[in-house]
Amino acid sequence: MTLRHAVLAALLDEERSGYQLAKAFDLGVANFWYAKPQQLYAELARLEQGGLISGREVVQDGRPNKRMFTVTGTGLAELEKFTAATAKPSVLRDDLMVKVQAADRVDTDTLIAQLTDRIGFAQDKVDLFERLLRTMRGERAEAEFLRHGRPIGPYLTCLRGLAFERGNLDWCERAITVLRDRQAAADA
Amino acid sequence: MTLRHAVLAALLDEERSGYQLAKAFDLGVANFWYAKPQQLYAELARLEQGGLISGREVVQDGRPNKRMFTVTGTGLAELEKFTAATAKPSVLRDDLMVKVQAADRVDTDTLIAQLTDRIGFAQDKVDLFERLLRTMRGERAEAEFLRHGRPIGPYLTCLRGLAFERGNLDWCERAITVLRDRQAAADA
DNA sequence: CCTGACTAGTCAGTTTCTTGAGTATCATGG
DNA sequence: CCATGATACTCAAGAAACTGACTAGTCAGG
Repeated sequence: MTLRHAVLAALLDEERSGYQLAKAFDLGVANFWYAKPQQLYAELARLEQGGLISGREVVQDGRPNKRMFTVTGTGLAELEKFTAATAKPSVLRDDLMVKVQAADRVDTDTLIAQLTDRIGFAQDKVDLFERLLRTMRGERAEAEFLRHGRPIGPYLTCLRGLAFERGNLDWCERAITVLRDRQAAADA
Repeated sequence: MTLRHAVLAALLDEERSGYQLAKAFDLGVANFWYAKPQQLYAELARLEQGGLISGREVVQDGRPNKRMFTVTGTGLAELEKFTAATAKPSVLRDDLMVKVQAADRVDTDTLIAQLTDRIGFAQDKVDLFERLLRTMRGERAEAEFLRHGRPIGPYLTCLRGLAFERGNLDWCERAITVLRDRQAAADA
């Protein structure tokens, strides 16, 4: 039941529509949680029913109407409760790790191709997160922003996302080097 | 359907029982995938039915009998196919990230307490992974092992696990520092 | 002697997540 | 002028994961 709280957290800063949330929780962007649009719309419906968020219809011309949501007092209380509860620590769960785990018995070139793909993806995310951080802190230096800037929550989670993708990048590069070296040694 | 392949990958090096796998895929240990025992036993049954692994009964005295599993040729072929298929990139999905995302509106001390808990957990995993790596490479220096040691797959995934937990550790420490500084600034 | 932990699993039920398709309108590019 | 692609969602079905309880024997500690 964390999607619930992830949605609440995402709506804290400002009113957002389901569609906007769907963009923010997208695979290519997600910096603190990931979910499909269908999940989000379902969750928004449940949250509204429970009174944790409230929605208002915005009539637009030139495009479909939308519903904008804000967190209610009850919703904020729920988030506070969630924050106080002990979190189960997250673990890595990554297809690529499974493939590398099998490195000894699986075709090396195939594996290197996968690692190379991942480098591309990780690099894109690194770039994205760096842009995002710059946008958030604006003119200020990072130390300045960290001390007084707002909102600080999204900035901190974005920092984690950045470090994570850099970690992926470094690891993929290292793994490729190792696999190539071994391949060369085996061929010799 | 990656649990399937994670199990195959875990059985590659040596024959293992469901119970051993359950230990290996445990929250406190998992270095490349996480799953509950019930999931594993169910998956093992399916894999055996499909002929991807084969099990043999081992009669023990003093403790319950167990079934040891090994990957068949069909199983290895399936892993090979999986390796060649494009993997969906993993994203972070962590309760703690959600809590930090809400940092601006949620009690700071509560949040710091959560971050501190996580530091403890992450430190334990860092220690565990470092021990594991030492065990795997034995007497050899790391560069030596990376070039010729076997199995290399588990070593590489363990390296990723280690870097990930170090990342958690650093981020939690940084977040705590930032939150405390801001708290001090706000009180002044 | 009893409790709790370890080995080695199984069963049932629910929640959560993913897949895939569908609706409808408007703006943009070739 | 026609095809994308963006905006803004909805519905249904299936796969994967999680929760919680239960069996049953062994061994060590208090």
